[in-house]
Amino acid sequence: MKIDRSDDSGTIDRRVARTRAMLQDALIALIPERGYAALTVEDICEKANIGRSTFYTHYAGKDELRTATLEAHLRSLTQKRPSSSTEPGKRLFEFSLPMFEHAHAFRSLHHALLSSSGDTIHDQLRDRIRRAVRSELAGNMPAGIPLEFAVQFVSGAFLAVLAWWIAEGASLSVPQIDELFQRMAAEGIGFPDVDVVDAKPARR
Amino acid sequence: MKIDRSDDSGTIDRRVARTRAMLQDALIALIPERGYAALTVEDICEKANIGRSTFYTHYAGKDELRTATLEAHLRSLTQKRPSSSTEPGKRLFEFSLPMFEHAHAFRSLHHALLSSSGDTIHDQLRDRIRRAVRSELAGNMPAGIPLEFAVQFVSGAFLAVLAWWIAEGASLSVPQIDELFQRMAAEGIGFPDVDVVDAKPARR
DNA sequence: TATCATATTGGACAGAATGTCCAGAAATGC
DNA sequence: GCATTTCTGGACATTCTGTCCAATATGATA
Repeated sequence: MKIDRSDDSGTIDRRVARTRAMLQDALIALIPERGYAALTVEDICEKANIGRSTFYTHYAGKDELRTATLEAHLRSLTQKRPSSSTEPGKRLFEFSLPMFEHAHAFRSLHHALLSSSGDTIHDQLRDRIRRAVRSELAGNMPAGIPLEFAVQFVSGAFLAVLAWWIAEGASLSVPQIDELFQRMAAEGIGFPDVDVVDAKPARR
Repeated sequence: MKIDRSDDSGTIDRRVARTRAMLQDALIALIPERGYAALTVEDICEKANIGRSTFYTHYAGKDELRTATLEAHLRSLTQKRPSSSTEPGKRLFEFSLPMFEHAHAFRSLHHALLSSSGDTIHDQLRDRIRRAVRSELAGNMPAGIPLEFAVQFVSGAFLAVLAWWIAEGASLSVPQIDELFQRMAAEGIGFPDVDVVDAKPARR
């Protein structure tokens, strides 16, 4: 899979293209080794064989390089959407399969990008939520759904909902938001007009 | 609601308690203003009226203070679990309501803790996922579920699942993980033995 | 209250990393 | 080939970190 690195329309000089590619590749190579946070601009430049002063003529800092690099990778996802083999109507979401595929293809990169270093605020919260979910789910899972999968699914959904609810000023009341969450976790989206494969009858 | 700040059993000296409380309060006060990442140890000490050298006799660094502060707040959640008013059997998860309540009570803190600064790797990914989910969900939502709620729920679940799947070495194949995700998003957990209020018949 | 133990303080210090600047060297586009 | 642009490496000021110390202040205890 080719990565489209065209940042602006007028980036033609081979030297710029080469420099940016070297830096982005160096970043990608370095992240799995030592984690993003631990990297310094000098580390990246050394790996890329680029002068440190050159770095700053292209990116304002480490974060901007990361943004550009990630953007270049994700661009390929957004572009190719031929909605290939799956017949419409059978699937709820179209985005997930290409995303899973991309993540699998660039496994080590995604691993490095997504792996929580464990020392974030989110990580700390996430851990607690996960424990709570796991203890409630353990023991009685529907057949065919791995426990840990469900734990991740539910805790991820919960945290996202919680963050959104708080950020939006908590316009919904506590019982309201809780009921919504409970309902969605139990029933899912459940589009009226979508035939969900044939998993429904399996639920006895 | 009182916050339990007892870190170890033998922390009795009022000076220690006072210093740590000042530092934790300063952190909490500062995070909403400028965001956690932008804070320096000196900022926190200045706000708390604590000497910077004193800081290091209590915490190894900014992150340790954050961990302790968050831990102190979350402790109150784990402790009180009288599983109060709700009859058992009607709800899937017991953890969510207390958590929503705590988040609402400490709204500004949670807002500061959860609000993504927007400059994280996760944030960048999250944004893209959200857009994809939103565009697929918009227009045909079941009655009673706000679109944005569903967007947050699904995208949060997806990202958590994706991160877990990659971190675990992708033992499930791409079609397997995708089918699991699709099924869970569509149907939810759907415990066989749980009476989900009365929302099911509402799905025509 | 007197005394001891412990905590806090401010300042100094070295080290790491950032971001800026410049003049010379090298490569590119035309 | 020549003008233009980019790369380079070194120097520089700045910020933040983490450690150390002697002087001082405060809580614990009898």
